[in-house]
Amino acid sequence: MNQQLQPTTKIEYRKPRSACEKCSVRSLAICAALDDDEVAELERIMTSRSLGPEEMLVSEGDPLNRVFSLTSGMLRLSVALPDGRRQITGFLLPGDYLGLADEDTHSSTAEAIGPVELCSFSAREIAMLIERFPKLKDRLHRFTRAALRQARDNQMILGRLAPVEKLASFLLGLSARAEEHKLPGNPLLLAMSRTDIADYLGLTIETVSRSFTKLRNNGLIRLPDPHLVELVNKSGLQAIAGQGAY
Amino acid sequence: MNQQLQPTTKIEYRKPRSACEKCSVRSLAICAALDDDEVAELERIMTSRSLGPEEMLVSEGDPLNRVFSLTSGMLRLSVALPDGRRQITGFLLPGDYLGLADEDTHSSTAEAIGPVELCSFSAREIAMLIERFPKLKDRLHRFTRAALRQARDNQMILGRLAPVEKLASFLLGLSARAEEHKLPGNPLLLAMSRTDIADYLGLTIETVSRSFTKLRNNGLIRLPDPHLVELVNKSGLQAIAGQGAY
DNA sequence: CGTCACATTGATAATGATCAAGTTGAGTGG
DNA sequence: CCACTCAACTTGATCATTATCAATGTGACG
Repeated sequence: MNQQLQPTTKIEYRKPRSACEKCSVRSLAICAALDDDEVAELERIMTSRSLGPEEMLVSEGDPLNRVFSLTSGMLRLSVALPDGRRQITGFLLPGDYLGLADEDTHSSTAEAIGPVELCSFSAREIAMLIERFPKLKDRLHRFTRAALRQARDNQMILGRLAPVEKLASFLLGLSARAEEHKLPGNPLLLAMSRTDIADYLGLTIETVSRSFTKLRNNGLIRLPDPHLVELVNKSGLQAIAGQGAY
Repeated sequence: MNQQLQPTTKIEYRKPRSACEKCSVRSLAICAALDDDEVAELERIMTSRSLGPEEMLVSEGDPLNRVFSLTSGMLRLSVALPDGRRQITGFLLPGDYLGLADEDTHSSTAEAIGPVELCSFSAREIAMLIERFPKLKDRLHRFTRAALRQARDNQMILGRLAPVEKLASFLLGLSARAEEHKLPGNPLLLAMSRTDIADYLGLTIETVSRSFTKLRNNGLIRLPDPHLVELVNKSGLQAIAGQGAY
């Protein structure tokens, strides 16, 4: 009965041939388009990289030499005006890809929020691999379409929602996305600062803070500490965010 | 010397085999990916369609049965909240494609601004053609990436610019895009209403109107009539829009 | 010429930004 | 272990900006 006594030719506890096979975002990231044999090809051109908190990965306007797939932690994408005003255009979660929008230069700055692990690829080499594996190309384009839909949702949030509505929408969106990425979505951990949230929602930190307080006072969320939000009343939040109740 | 006397077997004034070949956006639209023989395939599955002013083409949430390529006129893309607030996420010009972001439903409402001519395709049929012609797929994805970059620029505009800055940015952007699409970019014809501009920039019509007045009083634009703008001082506009002078 | 929609302009009000304290908690050194 | 410091967040008071409300223009069309 003991399986370990069976012939060794039979694969029982197959050892992963690669780090990719046991990667926590194997089923989420672009590599999910490839089977284990094919992913070995991807791994040959991949290098791992770590970033410390607040470390910059790429800067707006940099030539598109490398692209990245996030495996752990969170990145913020932002663009800045000459006078220092900043707009955060998105937060990347594990499994997300950096470089979707770009043609030959990076269109946003990418910085780590907390410690980050990622896979790094030469843009040239991955372009070649994309041509070899149409499934990979299709997956990247699916990612790009999703990013476009998200960016358009953000336009509504930025242009037409009041501060509390913006915040409710942000919390619901991040929670949903966290769950899609196999991270806890309800007590929701906010890795980013109030300043980041403000620059994402087009507000000041004070207004963000006051909006948190309003949501808490209305019993919609709990805030055990500033970086942990419990979404107590999701449908109430959705109503405020302008999603539900059509 | 008279060319008309030459043998008729020789092609001189080659008659276009298709309407596509003489189309004014032949070199701009998705069909630019295909040569004249290949575009005939596209034409076989294409139907023409006209829209009158303010006519709705698709509504948010509609199943993605058909996709479109704009040949003449302008479309606005918008999303709406239950209470009627509206955000315009983009304006489509001749050569632009409708359906880039969408997976199985339309994510925005599309309406004609003035008279519109477009090519209409079954989403299923064009998907098949896209698989047959990789060049076509690549072009669509290039379009999608460009739309993503534009949507992210819009996030900065909506989140961080003051009203005059928004308007300056809008005018410069539309002018540049008009020129890319072989339309006059400097006296610039604004097909859309002040309401549309307001819903694009996240403002009210009054604020849009006052911002026009400010730009005019500063000598940056002339406004022979409300729908015709002359960009008198482009670099001045760029400075206001937060683009130039880094 | 009258009507109507759209745009502009003006007056007022509300919202969110700015300015200014406090509060909290993590990290440091006495 | 307990002040001290510092950064991040919250809260409060005031101010500026933009939305709202209200006329007033203006041009297209009947």
